[in-house]
Amino acid sequence: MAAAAGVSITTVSDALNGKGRLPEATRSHVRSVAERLGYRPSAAARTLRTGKSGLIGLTVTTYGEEPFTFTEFAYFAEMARAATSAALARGYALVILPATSRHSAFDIWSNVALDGTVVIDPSDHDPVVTELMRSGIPVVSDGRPAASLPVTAWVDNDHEAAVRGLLDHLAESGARRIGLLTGNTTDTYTRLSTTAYLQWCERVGQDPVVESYPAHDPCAGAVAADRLLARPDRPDAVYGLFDPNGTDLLAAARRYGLRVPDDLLLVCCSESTVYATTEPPITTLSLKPGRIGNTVIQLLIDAIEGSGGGRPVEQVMPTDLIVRTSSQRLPSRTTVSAPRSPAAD
Amino acid sequence: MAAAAGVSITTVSDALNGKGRLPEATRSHVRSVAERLGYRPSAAARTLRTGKSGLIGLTVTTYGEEPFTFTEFAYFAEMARAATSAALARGYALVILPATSRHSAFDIWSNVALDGTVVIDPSDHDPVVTELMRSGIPVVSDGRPAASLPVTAWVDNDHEAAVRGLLDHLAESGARRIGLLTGNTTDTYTRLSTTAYLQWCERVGQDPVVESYPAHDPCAGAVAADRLLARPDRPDAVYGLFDPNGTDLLAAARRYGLRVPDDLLLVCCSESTVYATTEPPITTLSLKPGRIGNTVIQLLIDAIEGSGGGRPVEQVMPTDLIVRTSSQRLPSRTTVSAPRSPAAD
DNA sequence: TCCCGGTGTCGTCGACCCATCATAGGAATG
DNA sequence: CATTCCTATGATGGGTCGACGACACCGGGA
Repeated sequence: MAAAAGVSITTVSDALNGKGRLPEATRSHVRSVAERLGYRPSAAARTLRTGKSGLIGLTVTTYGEEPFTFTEFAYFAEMARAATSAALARGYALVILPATSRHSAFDIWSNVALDGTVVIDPSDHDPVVTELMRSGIPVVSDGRPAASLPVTAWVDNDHEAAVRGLLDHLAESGARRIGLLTGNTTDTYTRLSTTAYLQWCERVGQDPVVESYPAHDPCAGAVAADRLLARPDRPDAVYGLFDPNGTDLLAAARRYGLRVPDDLLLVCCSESTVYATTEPPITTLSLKPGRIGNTVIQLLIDAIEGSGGGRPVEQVMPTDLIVRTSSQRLPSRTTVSAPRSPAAD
Repeated sequence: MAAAAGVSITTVSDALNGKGRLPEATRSHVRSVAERLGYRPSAAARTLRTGKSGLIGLTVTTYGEEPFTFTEFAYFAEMARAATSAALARGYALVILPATSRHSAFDIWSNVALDGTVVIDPSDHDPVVTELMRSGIPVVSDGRPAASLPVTAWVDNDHEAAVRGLLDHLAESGARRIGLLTGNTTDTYTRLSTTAYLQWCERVGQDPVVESYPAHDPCAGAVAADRLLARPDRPDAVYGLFDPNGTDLLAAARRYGLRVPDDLLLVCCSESTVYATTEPPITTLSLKPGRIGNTVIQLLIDAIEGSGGGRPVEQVMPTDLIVRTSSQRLPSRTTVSAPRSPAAD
């Protein structure tokens, strides 16, 4: 390449990277020769020399057997999409990597040169995260990490505020006894949300009505929904913490002959758009994964490039309650929901 | 590192990689020192020297503004998940890269050292693909590429057979006039499916009833569905080529007071699970994206490692018709729906 | 018994991968 | 001769690979 253009290797490098002080003539000449030859500088060599690969790892904690769940849940999917997009805008690409597992996926981690890593819902003592931080590779977490887990920065929703707001909304719609469908896992999201619920109950003087189940068991949710509505102290409103809870609760309500929203108000936390078209449409709490994904990437790249000195390392983002029919008992002819609902009673 | 263990750099390399001929004592000694120091060989240096990065590019052709759609459609999402998983199993990781766009995303492509690339639904003259192939980097395509687009290998469904089978199924269920909701784009999937439909019509002597619309316009689908059912020669069965067609057609049928499946049989091509719980459940044609994703990766890695000499470069995979209520008019209490393959593929 | 080539095992050397960066060098100019 | 301005030189990053050197042990011939 250098020979073809009749200049030195350095000149080629400088010309292509816009560095050094070269006359425009040389620069464009080198560029045209490179173009003609289809020459591309070796990414590997550049990475070796500069120490920057332009690659960011992305990993999602998984529960089941499959090593990857980043497409299975709408939250992860949208978060990953936004993150990929934001990274691209700043010249980085995302590498999908497996969360730690017993199969020791370490090798694959050390086989790729990363400038930084995004971790979604890290487990409390993720060895990969520890290892990366020890190596000086910044890690930004989506979801508040355990205190024992060192990360460069993290982003999370204000789950407490979200739950409080949503419970207030239900109460305003006339709910007297609000139930909670939650997980029996100890992850931060579940813990914070449940605590916020209990505190809210205490404040307004309501006895908590809680059913919990192993959140990663797809069938257990339906059973727990059923249990909740079968209780003697049956709630007249329910908040489901997980994505499938909406349909599960709707099905359970149908089984018990409860009309939504007349007999039962419903809200669930979900990013899925199907709840806009269920019968009736269900009010959802959106965690705004897109915004989170974008923020996580900005924080991470700032850390990588050392350009975000002043930015906070802990960022709490607001959520968004999308109010639909299922949580509005009052006249509510002001329904701003789907204009085309076939008005089936 | 080499100094700490009291051996040469080469010995460290050999010990850690299990190469060379070293006594077990030396090997384990080096390993323990490396462990203690937390030493990891530089991925960049290894890549530079060996020419292998262990990285595979993944890109999805996009239509809209957003540079990434790999999570938006169930097909892409599942395909990507399976591919990631399969790659991991063989020691590779996937890098998400943008499809070519006017914003010239070339730079990001040449900034990462790839061993190979998976392209989902490549456009007819994708310059990135051409460039990669010219550089000797294997490219495997999901979806039959245009003849002008050179790829190492491709995998696709047998769309013609799928359409024939599904039309036969509808006819067996009593359909007299089957309509088609299709796209007016020229991509291979649409073209093959539409042609197969027309040929089938000719064979059985039915006049084609076709409505087409720009498939990437989310609203146009509903309108086209409406148009189809408003025609004077209204079909008594419809096949929708795209994922949202099922709900669109269902909604349209409701507006016209058509009962499904009594007045209208419905099938659509989709990977979405929501069609199992619609009212009524809708028969879907699954393209088995998981199986495709896995196959694509196997072919690609075989090409990279030069180990798949005998394997065909063009692989056509069967589809799966998941029969549900919407396409069974007769007594049909004998629901013979697909025996629920545990998605092992 | 002594010396020497033969055989084999371990471990090290040096080249190499290919850009990038700091600095030295050379030409043109004042 | 000093100053600019441009370009070449050489070191550098950190492994990997082919080839060679060091060393121990063996048996055979002198």
